[in-house]
Amino acid sequence: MPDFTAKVYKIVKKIAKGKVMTYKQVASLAGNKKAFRAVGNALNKNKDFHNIPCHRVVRSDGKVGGYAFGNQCKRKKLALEGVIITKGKIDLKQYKTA
DNA sequence: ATTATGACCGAAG
DNA sequence: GCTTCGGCCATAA
Repeated sequence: MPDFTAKVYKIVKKIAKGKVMTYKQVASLAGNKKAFRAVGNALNKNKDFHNIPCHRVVRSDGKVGGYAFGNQCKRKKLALEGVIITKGKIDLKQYKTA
């Protein structure tokens, strides 16, 4: 798989339970802070989704963002891990991984 | 090489 | 607050 995608997976795998990371952050850690779009693209068509907590990746605004299995499924998983979503948004100050 | 796509971001209306 | 637009990037065809 492409190098960039591999980096993205590696980073997303490191996100702790009950925590989230923005696409922007992941892109930055992957080497290109402007590739946040490519990050979402990679996670969308990724085949290792059962090996990666891709539901812990959210938008910079705090919105959940998208999900291959459905937006509601993503929120559900986050809720089960302790992430409370208010008005469809996440409190990044509290859950965002530094 | 060029075009089209997408789980985005930021600014503007 | 929400919608629209332009810009950005990696991937696939």
